[in-house]
Amino acid sequence: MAHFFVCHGRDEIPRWRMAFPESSWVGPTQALEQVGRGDLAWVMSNLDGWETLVRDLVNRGAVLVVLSYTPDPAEASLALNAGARGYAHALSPAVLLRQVALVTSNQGIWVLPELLSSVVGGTFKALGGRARMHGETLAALTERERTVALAVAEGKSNKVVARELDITERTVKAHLGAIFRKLGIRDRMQLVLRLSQQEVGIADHSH
Amino acid sequence: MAHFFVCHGRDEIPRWRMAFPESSWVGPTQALEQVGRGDLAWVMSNLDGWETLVRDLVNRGAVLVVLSYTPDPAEASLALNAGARGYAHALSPAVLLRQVALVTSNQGIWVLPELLSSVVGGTFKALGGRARMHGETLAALTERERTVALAVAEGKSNKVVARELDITERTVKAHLGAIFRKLGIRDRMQLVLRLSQQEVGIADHSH
DNA sequence: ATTGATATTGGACCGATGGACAGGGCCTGG
DNA sequence: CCAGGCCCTGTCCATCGGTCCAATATCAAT
Repeated sequence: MAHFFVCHGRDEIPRWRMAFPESSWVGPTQALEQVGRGDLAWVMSNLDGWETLVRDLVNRGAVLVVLSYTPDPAEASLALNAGARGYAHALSPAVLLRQVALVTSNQGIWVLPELLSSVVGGTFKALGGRARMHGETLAALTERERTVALAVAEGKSNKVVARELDITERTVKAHLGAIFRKLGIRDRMQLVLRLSQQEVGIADHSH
Repeated sequence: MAHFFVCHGRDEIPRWRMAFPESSWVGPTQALEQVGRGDLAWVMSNLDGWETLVRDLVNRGAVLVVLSYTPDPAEASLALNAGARGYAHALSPAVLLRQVALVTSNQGIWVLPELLSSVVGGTFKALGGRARMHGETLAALTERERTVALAVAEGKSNKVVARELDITERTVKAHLGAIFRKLGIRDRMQLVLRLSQQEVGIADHSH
């Protein structure tokens, strides 16, 4: 995973290099050529068309962080809506930049703490607090059954699960039987789909 | 920095302990007594009044992550608005939980990739969106194999797929064999996991 | 003490699954 | 023309998965 700082030539900031000695420094055009899947790109918000650039790089699978000399909530929203995973001050200390890299490269979102409330709060009223159901997908299962269900849902075979839990394969089947019955499903496939939150055509089942 | 899992007594999930062996297990009332500044608290969304609990704990300086059996965007909104820094599936694998802990304890926000788009804005689907993921793994397959793979990944049996595509069950098996070989997986379970989620240890395989 | 839920195991049965081996036709690039 | 990819089909077979028939032991509640 390579690091790219995308900015005007004049804007190279020493502490960036301090934070990531291995990183590359490129302009917008080189960025489009060099940045690829899994790379981490830091894009300055003083570039013309930085939003488009961010979208493009995000679309090709890069992790994007937008850096700004003048952070503000509106710009943060633009950055996040463009697909960026982070928004920070361009002059953040090296240690903070590393923290941002850590967070964003682990599926996290990082925005300046001061801006957090406005960014997060703003996007929420659009959703509207609707009813969320307390589906008892797994809640209806016993402890043991949950354990088995989870193991199976990771793709493990009955035999493997049996070894792991130090029980007989036969017992695993018994638990699975109970699981299927309680959840109203037929096989482990449905279980996986259920646990990965896909809506599965629920079987009618008449027993 | 201590770890606390706040849930019903019945809901203790083995992989939580697997992820954080040192963590404590408490009910809502004990949580209010024991959780303090800098602690990381995981709160189940099936608790009565979890939102209030989250607000209280956040106010005293704790880092909060909400876990749900049935994640959905609306609930994610509630969680983040209550001050939580993370929102994940209660049955997330241990490695993912550690990732969430890493991100949230570093000022980051962590939300289920699938929900990211609805939480943050419009364009986040470019990242964790299902379409992209699919395109990635399915790119190596032929048209027909893709069709079969998707059908199987919906939980359909070979027989059903055969009927739908108007081919022999044998042919479905043949396609599946090619799919498994190309993707380096062993069975349909791995296929479902590959197509429906991200993590999951995939077998290496050398072809 | 009886009942109920939970966890465990046994055997047997049979359909579903996946691999091995072996073909058929079709089409495209060399 | 031929090699190679794609799509289709066949048989054989070992294994896996799910369900039916059980049974035993623990533990909590009635």
